[in-house]
Amino acid sequence: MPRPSTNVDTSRKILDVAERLLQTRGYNAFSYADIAQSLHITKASLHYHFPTKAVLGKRLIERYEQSFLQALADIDKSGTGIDEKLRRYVGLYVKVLHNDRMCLCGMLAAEYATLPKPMRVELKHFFDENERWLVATLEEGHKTKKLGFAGSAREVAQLLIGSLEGAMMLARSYGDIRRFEATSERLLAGLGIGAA
Amino acid sequence: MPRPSTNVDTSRKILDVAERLLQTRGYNAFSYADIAQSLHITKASLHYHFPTKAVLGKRLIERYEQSFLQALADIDKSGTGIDEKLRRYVGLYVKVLHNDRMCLCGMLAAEYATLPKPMRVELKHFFDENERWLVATLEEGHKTKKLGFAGSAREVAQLLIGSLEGAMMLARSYGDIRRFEATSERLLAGLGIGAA
DNA sequence: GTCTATAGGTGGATAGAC
DNA sequence: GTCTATCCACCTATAGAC
Repeated sequence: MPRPSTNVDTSRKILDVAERLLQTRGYNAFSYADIAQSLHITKASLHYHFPTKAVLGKRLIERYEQSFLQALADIDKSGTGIDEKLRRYVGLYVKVLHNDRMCLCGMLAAEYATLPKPMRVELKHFFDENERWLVATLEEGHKTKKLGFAGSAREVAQLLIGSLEGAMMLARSYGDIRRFEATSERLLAGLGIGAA
Repeated sequence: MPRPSTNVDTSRKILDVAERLLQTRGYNAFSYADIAQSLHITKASLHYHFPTKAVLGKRLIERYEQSFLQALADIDKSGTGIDEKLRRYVGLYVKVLHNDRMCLCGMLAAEYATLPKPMRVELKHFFDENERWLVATLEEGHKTKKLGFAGSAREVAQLLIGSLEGAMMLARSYGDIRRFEATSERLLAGLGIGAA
């Protein structure tokens, strides 16, 4: 049986460690040395799996987006009501905070001006797809009178994404997840969704 | 006439350049070399004015807070209505975006985990004072029936700060100030404040 | 695939002349 | 106050042996 040309298990471990470092410290504040130390391998080995840090960064965004979109698809498949879908959407952010992390893409948005172009492109793609799901969900809720909001679903979606990312950043600085929950509940209440 | 022991003008220029770099690239993505090049002086000279980067960073937050609180005091002195006060508050953020920058403290909030403790303390102080002004303004508006919101003014204030910082980050990534304006108008509308 | 060794650059910071 | 010169730690990345 042919085996893959690279050890996918090691590549995955590298991505896992790098993801944690990126979400806790930011792209400009972690190094190959940090990853190497954590995995007890050398920096040179890392370059075999990911030739440059920019490639590693791009791969991290792709994987994060894939996992996030899968979670959104799972929410859709669950077939629950619109209000429950949005509560689960917010729950995805809460889970990240409970892991003592910031959203990977929210972190990168702050560092945007310093990122290599391939990462910028991938980053916008994440937010665009995130927005797409929200718009579809919001529009469905609006048509079926389950949600109440004025104006375009797109604007509401952008408000939600920005507000949740910002609330996350502040909550993390204060080490206070409740702060995030209070804000997110208030945002949902603004759409006519009561507490769970 | 006695002169100050250090050239305050040079110190101010250093702070100005460092502030721009911090607001555009982040604390971990600018160096003394960057400042030195921009001012045509050497790195060694910078260390005379600000012995360490941590000291420089703390000073930047202090100065930014001072200027921000002055702007809030000016809004209070203007004696306009609550709705106009909040529109001017949002206007402070818009002005930063028009300068192609991120809020200095929003940027640092993302990098929080990597900051030296004195900077962390100063950073929280900024957000606490920011919140204090908002709470006072919101409560006055609530008492006089100019604003409509349920629950604690503190929670509303925290929602506003987090949401505006997050919207700013996203708007900057997309190079789209209108995106920020749409979100902020929507936030104000949620308090019962119509368009200007 | 992982290692040793190293290149070539940049980081913040200091000593000491002027 | 500003300079030259320098230190040492760290960075990303590569060459080449195993």
